[in-house]
Amino acid sequence: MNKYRTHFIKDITIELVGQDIKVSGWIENIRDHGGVLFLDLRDETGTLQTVSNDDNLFKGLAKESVISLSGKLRKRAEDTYNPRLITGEVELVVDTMDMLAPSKHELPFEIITSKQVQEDVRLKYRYLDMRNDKVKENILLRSEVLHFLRNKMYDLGFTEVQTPILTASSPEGARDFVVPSRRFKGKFYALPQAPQIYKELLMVGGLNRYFQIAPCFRDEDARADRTLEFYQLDFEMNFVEEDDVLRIGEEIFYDTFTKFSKKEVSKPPFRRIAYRDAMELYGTDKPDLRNPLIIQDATEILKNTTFGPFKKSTIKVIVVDDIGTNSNSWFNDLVDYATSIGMPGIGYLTLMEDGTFKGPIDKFLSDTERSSLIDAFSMKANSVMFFIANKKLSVAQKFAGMIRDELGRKLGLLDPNKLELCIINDFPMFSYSEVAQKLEFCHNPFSLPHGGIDDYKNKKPEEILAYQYDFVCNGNELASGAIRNHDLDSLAKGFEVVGYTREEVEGRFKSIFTAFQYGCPPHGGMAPGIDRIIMLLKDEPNLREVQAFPTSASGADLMMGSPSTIESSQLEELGIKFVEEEV
RNA sequence: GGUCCGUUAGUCUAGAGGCCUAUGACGUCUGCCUGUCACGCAGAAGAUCACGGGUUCGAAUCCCGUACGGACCGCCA
Repeated sequence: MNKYRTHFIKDITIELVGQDIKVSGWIENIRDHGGVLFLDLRDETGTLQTVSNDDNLFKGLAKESVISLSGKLRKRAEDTYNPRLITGEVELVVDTMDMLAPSKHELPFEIITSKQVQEDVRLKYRYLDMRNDKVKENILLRSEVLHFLRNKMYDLGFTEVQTPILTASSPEGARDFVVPSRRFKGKFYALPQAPQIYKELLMVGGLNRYFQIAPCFRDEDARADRTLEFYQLDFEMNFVEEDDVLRIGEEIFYDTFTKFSKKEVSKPPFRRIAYRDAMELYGTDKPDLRNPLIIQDATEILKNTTFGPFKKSTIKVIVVDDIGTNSNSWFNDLVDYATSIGMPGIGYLTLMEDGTFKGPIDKFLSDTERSSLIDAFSMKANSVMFFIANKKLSVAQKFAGMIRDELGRKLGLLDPNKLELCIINDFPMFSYSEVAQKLEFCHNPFSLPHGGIDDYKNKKPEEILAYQYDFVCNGNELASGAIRNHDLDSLAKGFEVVGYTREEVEGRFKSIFTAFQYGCPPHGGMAPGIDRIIMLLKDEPNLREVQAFPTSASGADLMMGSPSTIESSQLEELGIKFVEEEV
C-alpha cells in the first residue's frame, strides 16, 4: 500500500496466510513468555496479535508507541484462536520492527479502563482517552449520524447554507460570547447562539428549504446536558404551517432513532401535549413519558384544610399504587430528596386495607376530605398519595415534577429500552419573571402568536399562545422550533411587552426589520440538538462523552489551556485594557 | 450567585482520632517463564493523604477557609 503498511488490520484475513505483510500502529500490549513474545498491534481499524521468538526484538518497548512490523502471516493453532479479535485466527510472525514514534513508558492512565478515570484527567489527555474503543465508538457514531442527517436533509429537498460565526450580539436569550474587533475599536462581534436571524433572512431571500449543521455558542453555566458550544441541525421552511414542520421533525427523529438504536421508538405522529397540560400533568415542559405517574390537583378538595402548610396553597398529588408496605427508610430517602431540592418536606398518606389512612397528615383531615381524596384519585389499598403544596402554582408544579421524576427513578419505572417521544406545543408567548418582576419571553421572541397582531388587541399578554414547539424524548429537550412571526407590527409589539421600545427593537434587529419590508413569506422551522441525540442513543450521562474535545463543565480546556491570557500586544492592538477587579 | 458531593502513588481504591512507618489492584522497573491474549510467578521503586488555618497530648480521619472537579438550583429567548 505504502511504506508503512500493506494492509489495514481489519483486512487481514485467513486468506492472506503465508503472505508477507506490513502493518503500522500502536502497541496495545506485550506479553513476554520467555522465548516467545506476543505483541498486540492496534491500528485505526482493529487489533492484530504478532509473535516473535527473538527475546530482544521487543525489548524496552513502551506500550502505545507507534511502530511498523513486517513478517509472514500465520494461521494460529485452533486451540489458540481468540474470538474477541476480528483477526483472532491468525498472527503475524515478525521479522522486522521499525520504531516510528516511542511513547513514554508510564501513561497517565490505562487505555482499556480510561472511562473509569477522573474526567478532568481523561480530557487533559483526550487523544489517549479516544484510543479506548468505547470512547472512539461515540466519535464514529456521531460521524455516521451526521452523515445520515445530512443525506436525509438533501433527500427532503433542503439546501445546505453556512452562515457567519462572527455576527452581531442580540438582546434577550443567553449571554453572548463576544469577540473584540481590531478594525472597529470598542466594537464586538458575537458568536451565534443559533443562526436564527440568518435563516429567516434566507427565507426572505427565497430559499425554500434551508438546513445547516450549525455550531451554537452560549455563555451560560453548563450542565450535564448543556455545554458552552454545541451543534444543532438547524432548518427552516417557507410557506409552512406548524404541522408541516412537525412532520419533518417526526421523520428525522423516527428514522434516525430506528436506524441507530435497537430501542423501541415512538411511531409518528408523536403525542402532542400543550405546554399548559404538560406543566399540569408532569410539572415540566420536558416530561419523560416512560414514567406512567401523573400529577393531579387536590386544591379544591382540600381548600378548607386545617393543615398549616396546605392553607391557601396549590396542592398537587401523585398517587403511586402498591408501595404502601415500602420500608420507612424508603420513604425517608424520598423526604431527604424533597428537602434537598428546596421543599420544606413532603407529606404522604398510605391507604390501608381497612380503608383508613396512615400518615402524619391524616389527623388534619375530615372524613369528607378523606373520602373525596380516595374517590377523586381512585386510590386502592396499599396506594400512597404524595402531597406537594406551595402558595405559587408554578412552584407546586415544578416540585411535583421533580418528585414525579424521582419516584420514576426510585421505582424503576423508566424502561431503558424505550425512546418515548412527544411534542410540546402551544407555549405561551410570555411568562412572568419573579426575578425581573416583569413579563419575559417564555420561549422564542420571533414566534408567531396564534392570533397574530390581533392577539395583542384582544388578549392579555400572558394569555397569548404561540406556534412554538419542542421535541422531547425520555425527559430530554431534543429540538425546539416555531412558526416565525413575519409581521413586523406584532413582532415589535411582542418586544414592547417585555420592555423595549419600537425604536430599540428596530435598531437591534435592523436586518429583520428592513428585510421584512420587502416581502417575507410565512415560514417556520426547528433545530434538533445533535449532541443530545447522540447522548441519548449511547445512553451517556453527559454531552461531553459525545464531543471529541469537550471542555470541563466549568468551561475550561485543560488540554489546550483555554481560556488563556493573551499577549499584551494583542490587547493593545484590540484597544482593550485589562483592569484588575478590586477586592 | 446558591446547595450538595468529592479530592489518598501514574490510575482506581482501603481508611470512621493512637492499630498508618497509609491497604489492595492495575501500571512502571528488574528477574524468571516457548502459546499467551487485560498471560503468569518473584522482587523493587513510587504518596509533602489538594492547599492554608484551627481543635487535640496526638489528625488522612473532626472543624473553618481556599482551590480544583462533578451534580443540581438560579441562568439557559
